[in-house]
Amino acid sequence: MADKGHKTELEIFLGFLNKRGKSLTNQRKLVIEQIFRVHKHLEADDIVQALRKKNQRVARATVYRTIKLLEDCGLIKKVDLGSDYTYYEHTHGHLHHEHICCEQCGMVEEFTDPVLEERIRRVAKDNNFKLTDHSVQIFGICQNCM
Amino acid sequence: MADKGHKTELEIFLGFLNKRGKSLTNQRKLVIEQIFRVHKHLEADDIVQALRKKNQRVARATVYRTIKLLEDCGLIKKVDLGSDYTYYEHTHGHLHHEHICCEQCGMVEEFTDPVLEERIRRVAKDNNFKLTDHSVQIFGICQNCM
DNA sequence: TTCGGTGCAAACTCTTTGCACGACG
DNA sequence: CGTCGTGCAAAGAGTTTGCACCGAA
Repeated sequence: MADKGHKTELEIFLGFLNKRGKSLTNQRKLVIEQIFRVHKHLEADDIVQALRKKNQRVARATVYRTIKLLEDCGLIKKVDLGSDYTYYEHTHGHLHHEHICCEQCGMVEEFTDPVLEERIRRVAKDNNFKLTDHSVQIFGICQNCM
Repeated sequence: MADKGHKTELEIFLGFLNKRGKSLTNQRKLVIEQIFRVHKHLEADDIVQALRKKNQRVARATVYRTIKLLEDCGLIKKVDLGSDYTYYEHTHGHLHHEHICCEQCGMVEEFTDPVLEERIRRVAKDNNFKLTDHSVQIFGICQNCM
């Protein structure tokens, strides 16, 4: 019980699937493993490609279906970084964070900032909103590119 | 000259087109008028539909092409509000602002917050980024929906 | 046997592009 | 004329769905 909140992604996913009367198939396992192996913002097709490279063929459709399940159980989240693709990032085990993106090289860093968060809570309150989520993107040119 | 900076969108667009050796056709005029008539986040297809209702038929492709021009000259900007569509909003004559969205009814309000802006400048600096742009989205439940 | 799950291909949605025609200097 | 712009339809890109087969309880 001391381990509450320390479940692995796989365990969480398994619990979620069980609750829905679904099972952790090999394909789903491959997809989730691939997603959580790489700590990076990823696009649906990246997963298909990465798995294909290892000769672990999972149908495109299955990847999409699994992604949807992972979204449903809150393990991953869509992020928009101005690009034209739909990116995902893992949420489990990671504090809420924002993104700072280099418009030149495309590099994305994550950061957290308590002051920013507090201010956002404040704005929500001032607007009579019950805050559920927020996101901040900063765009600029990184040190390397300057 | 006292009017510098008070040009209408149409004038700005016209200037932009001239600079590129392009002209303000009737279709382009219809599209830009439609876009700036409604102060609301809009999607490409909304424009096609709205014009069609007034029997002002402009081909879908032309709308897309005009939108691209308007983006190029900075009159409109893509915004991502978590939806699956590509929305645009006008930037001319509007201060930079952020969005606070109700996840229940989809209502979107705009706000500005100097403290937030200042903090973002600070974060960029701390990360050695030359700041070029930023965006903040707050999601929650609005007063009406509660 | 019964379902859920998978793979494949077709369908769908939004957007872009190729092409021929039309407008305008 | 020569070019730019338009409309149309086809092509693309990413994602979803219908359907037949497969596989575990």
